[in-house]
Amino acid sequence: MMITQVLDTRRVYQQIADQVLQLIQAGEFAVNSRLPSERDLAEQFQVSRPSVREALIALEVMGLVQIKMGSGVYVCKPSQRKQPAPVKEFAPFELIEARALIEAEIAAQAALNRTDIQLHELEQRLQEMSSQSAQQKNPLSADREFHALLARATGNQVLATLVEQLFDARMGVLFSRLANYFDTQATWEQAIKEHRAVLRAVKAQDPERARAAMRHHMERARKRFSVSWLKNAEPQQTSKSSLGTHSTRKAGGVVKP
Amino acid sequence: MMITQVLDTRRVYQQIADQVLQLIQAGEFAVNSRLPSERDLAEQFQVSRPSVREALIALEVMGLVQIKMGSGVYVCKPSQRKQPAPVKEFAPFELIEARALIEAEIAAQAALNRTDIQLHELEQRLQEMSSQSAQQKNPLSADREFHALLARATGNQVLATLVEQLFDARMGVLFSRLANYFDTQATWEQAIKEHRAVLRAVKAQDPERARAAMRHHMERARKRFSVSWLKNAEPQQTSKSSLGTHSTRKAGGVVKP
DNA sequence: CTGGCCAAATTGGCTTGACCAATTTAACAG
DNA sequence: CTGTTAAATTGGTCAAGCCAATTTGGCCAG
Repeated sequence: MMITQVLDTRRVYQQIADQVLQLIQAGEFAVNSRLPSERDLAEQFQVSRPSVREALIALEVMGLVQIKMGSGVYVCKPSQRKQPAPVKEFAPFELIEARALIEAEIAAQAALNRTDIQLHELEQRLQEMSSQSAQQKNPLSADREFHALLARATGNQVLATLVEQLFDARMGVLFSRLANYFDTQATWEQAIKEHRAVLRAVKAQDPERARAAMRHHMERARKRFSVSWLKNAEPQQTSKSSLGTHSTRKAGGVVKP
Repeated sequence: MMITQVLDTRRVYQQIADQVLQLIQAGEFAVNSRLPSERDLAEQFQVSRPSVREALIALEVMGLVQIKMGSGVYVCKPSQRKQPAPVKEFAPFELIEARALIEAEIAAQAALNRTDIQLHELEQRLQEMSSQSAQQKNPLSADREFHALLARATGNQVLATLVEQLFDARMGVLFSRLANYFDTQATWEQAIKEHRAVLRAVKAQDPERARAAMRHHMERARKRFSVSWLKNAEPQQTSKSSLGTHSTRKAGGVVKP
């Protein structure tokens, strides 16, 4: 290493990653720009290419850069920096309950702060969900967008990020099998109705009603999930509390072909 | 690769990381256990050691494993799995406002769900903050623990994680200069008083009061931050709205020696 | 037999050099 | 000027080796 010449016992890849990170944050490497090739970086930092690669992979895992094979390494837009690695395993019910608590407040705030444009975007997403459902397609993506847009309508980017993060959060091995817990058209139609109720309240700029509608939506979502849970797994105590459902982790192999 | 024999265009390190991840989640690699040496893994997966290293570094960045030089690679306890790299830069005011929104609800839930033991732990943290403040030490760590414990008292691990994450979130280059915005003993004493009010409400199991107390605390925190903001940076419009303060990003170099 | 010390084996950290595959660029023919 | 093709660039992977930190095990002294 050259810059941090002495007194840095950290591993090389961390030092490199840090320096590149700083260069990015300092604007030396603009967003969407391609940073120097691995070989160049290796020479600049006076380290081997594998070390540079390790650093770049670390940055990629952090979501700061995107590596395109044969092309180069590109700096990601801060907005599209994916939440780094969905490592943490959350219990499905806790996840839904956390979303209920947070998104209810978000709905209320969004009702107060939304712009007409944002309202229109929300309506579009709902439309999209509806048409996709009609075509037997899974509207999950539009659903995600709806919630994300709503959070964005609060005007607070942090909340928007959190909502996306919670939506994307893997719920552990368990959930992977239940990925289509929503899959029937009927349940989706129901979910869309609930969304519409939220949207009406947001449109009317009625925070109380928006909060209630979102709470209701989440509560229903929890129940829908609960049903498919029981359908897919062996019999199990139904969680009743509205919070603190510590959920049965380590439910064992819920493999059922 | 052996397991995923065909049709996997992803890079090797990702495949390896995935498989190791699954083995961890499946319990094949117990927590705190040492997983096979890089050389062994390389042979098992029929890949080169650098590839294994890249995978392990990815897992390390994700906070799943801890690599100890000369010793081995160890699986982290889920609880101590660090939130993967707080890369995202948030605007300070948005961060506080998001916390206000979320933690107010958490306080309310905690008031309902707390156990006596948790109450006791909360009191201990407050005590700790108080004594540290008296010794002119920065009680920031105890402060963090208080909020984390409160979130944990809801019984929902997801909320606990979110609170910690928000507390630890970097607020961008800006915040680094204001890191001690709380530093004076006087402001800390005030903050501790606010905490005490929250704790009283939680002790009384009064959700409404707990919510109000937390909201009040956050509002005050925002103001304290605002003050030090104005002190440290050039004059700037004070944000007044209770949400949607889009904050002045890219405030330029706030460098003032 | 116990305890501590030292050397060998183990394990991660890093380098060099090379080759392959995807992509981009530039030259070239039409 | 355009479309094709070949060369240069860039990331992806592998191989073998050496160093440094750690652990292990055996040896010697008490």
